[in-house]
Amino acid sequence: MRRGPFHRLNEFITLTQEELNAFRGMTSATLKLSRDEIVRAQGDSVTELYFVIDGWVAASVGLPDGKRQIIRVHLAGDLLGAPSLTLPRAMESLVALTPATVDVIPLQAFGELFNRMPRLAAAMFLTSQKERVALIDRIVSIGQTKALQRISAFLLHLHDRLKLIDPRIDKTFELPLMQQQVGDLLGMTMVHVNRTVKAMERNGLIHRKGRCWTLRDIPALRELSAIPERNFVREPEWLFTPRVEQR
Amino acid sequence: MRRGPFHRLNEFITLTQEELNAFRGMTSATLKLSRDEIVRAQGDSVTELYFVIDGWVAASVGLPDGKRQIIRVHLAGDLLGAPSLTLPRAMESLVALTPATVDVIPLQAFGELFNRMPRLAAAMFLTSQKERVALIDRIVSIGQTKALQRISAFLLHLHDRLKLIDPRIDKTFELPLMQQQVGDLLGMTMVHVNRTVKAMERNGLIHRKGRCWTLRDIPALRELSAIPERNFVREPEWLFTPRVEQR
DNA sequence: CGGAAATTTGAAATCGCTCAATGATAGTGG
DNA sequence: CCACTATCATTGAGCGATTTCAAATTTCCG
Repeated sequence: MRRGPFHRLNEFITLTQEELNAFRGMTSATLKLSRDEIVRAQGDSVTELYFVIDGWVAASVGLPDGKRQIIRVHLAGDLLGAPSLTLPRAMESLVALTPATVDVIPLQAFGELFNRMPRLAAAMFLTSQKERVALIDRIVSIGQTKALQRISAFLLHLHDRLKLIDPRIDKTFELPLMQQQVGDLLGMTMVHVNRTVKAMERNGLIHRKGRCWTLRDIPALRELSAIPERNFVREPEWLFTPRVEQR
Repeated sequence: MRRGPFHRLNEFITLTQEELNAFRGMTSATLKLSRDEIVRAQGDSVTELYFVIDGWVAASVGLPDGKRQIIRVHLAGDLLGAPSLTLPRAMESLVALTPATVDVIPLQAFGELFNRMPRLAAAMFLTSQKERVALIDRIVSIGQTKALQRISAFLLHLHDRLKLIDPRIDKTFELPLMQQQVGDLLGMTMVHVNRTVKAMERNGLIHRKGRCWTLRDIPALRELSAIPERNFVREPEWLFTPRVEQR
C-alpha cells in the first residue's frame, strides 16, 4: 500500500479521488530544497501557499534585535504559509531543516477551491484548527512550564506527529534540529537546552546518539509535559451529514 | 449608521446580505452572561461554536498543577471555540470577563455552511488564519521578549483590536482584566506584572486610573513591543475573482 | 586528517518567582 | 450614606531558574 503525504489530507474527512486530484492539481511547481534553503522569507509579498511532500520545514519569525522564534516544525502533509494569507507581506520565514520537497500552490487556485470543492475547503478549515491547537499547546508550554517540561512536551508532540506519518516509528526518531533551534522553538537558550537535555539523559528519560533521540520513558515524559496527548476526531458527524440522517 | 459585531464578518470579504443572514440564521440561542460565567468548560464535549455579540470573553487552558494560561481575549465579532472542533472534548474554557452576549452556533448548521455559502466559508477560513497570526505573535512575545516588551505588545494589540470595533477610541480604553489575568495571558506572575506596569507609569509610557488605561507614548510602546502592527488585507484578489478578469 | 560547526561545561549576573505583609478599592447590607 | 468585607494592587526580601559570557571538547564533513 502506498504511504505518502496525501494521507494527511484525509486526516479529518475521507476525500474522494476527485478531490485529491483537485488538490494535487493546484500545484504549479515542485521545489527540491536542500538544508537551510529558504522557501519564502519573512517580509516577502504573499503570492503562494506551500505543501510539504517530504522533509522538514521550519516556520520562524525574526525579531529586530536578531532573536528568532521558530513557530512550527512542518512535516510531510502540512500546508505552509496560510497565516500570511491575511497579510500583504509574510510574517514568517519558511526554511528547509532537511533536504525537502515542497509543492507550490498559487493563491488563485487555492481560492477557487472554496467554490468547487466544499469538502476540501472544510478539510483545510479543520487542518487550520488543528494548527491552532498546536500553537495553543505551545503557548501553554512556554508560558507556564519550565525547561524540563517544555522539552518533554516538544519531544512527545513530535513523536506523535511522526507516528501519524509513519506508524512504524517506535520510541526512536531522528531529530534534524540543532540544540540552538530547539531553543528557538521553546523560547530558551541553547545552553539551557543542553543542560536540561543532559539531565534528562542522566535521569533515564531519554537517550541520544547524534541526531537520533530515544524516548525511554514515555509515561514519565507525558506526566512531565503538562500537555495531554491530543486525539483528534475523524469524520465529524456534523460535516456533510444531511439532517435527515440524524436521529 | 449601525455599528455592530457583524461588521467584523466583513473584515476580509464583503459579504452579501444573504450571506450575513445565513450566518445569523445559524444561531440557535443567545446567551446573556454575567462576569466570570462559563460559556463552556475545558473537557466539555464539543457540540457548539460561539460568536461574541458584545462583552469580553477569555479562552483559557488549565494545567494539572492549577496554573492557567489565558490563550486569547475575545471581543465582539469573534468566533469562539473553533480549535476544539478537531477534538472530542474542548481543550479550552470560555469564560466571560465582563457581562457579555454570545450567540450559540450548532455544529450541524456550521457544517452546512461549507456547502451552501462558499464565500462565508472562505471568510471563516481567513478569520482562522488571522487568529493564527495572533497566536504566533504571542508565541514570539512570550518566547523571546521580557516583561516590559510583552506588556507593551499586549496593550498595543488590544488597542488595535478595540479600534477596529470602535474607531472612536483614542489612546484610552477600559481593560477589564485584573493583573492576575494579565499575568496568566503573558506567562508571568501578577507580582511581576504589577512591578513592570508601575515602572511603565513612572517612565511615562502609560497611565492608569482604575481599569482605565491610557497609552501615553504609542511610538515608544511600539518600538518596545518587538511585534509590528499587523495590517490585514481586504478583499484579497485571489478569492472569487474569475481568472478572466485578471490581467 | 583538518577545520568548521555543534555540543558541553563553568561561573557570574539577571530576571522573574515565591512568600509574606500592607495598602487601596469597590461592592454590599444595614 | 457609611462601615464592612472581600478582592485587588502594591511593595519588600530572598531564592531559583535561566541567561550571558567564555572557554573547552566533541562531532561532522570534506
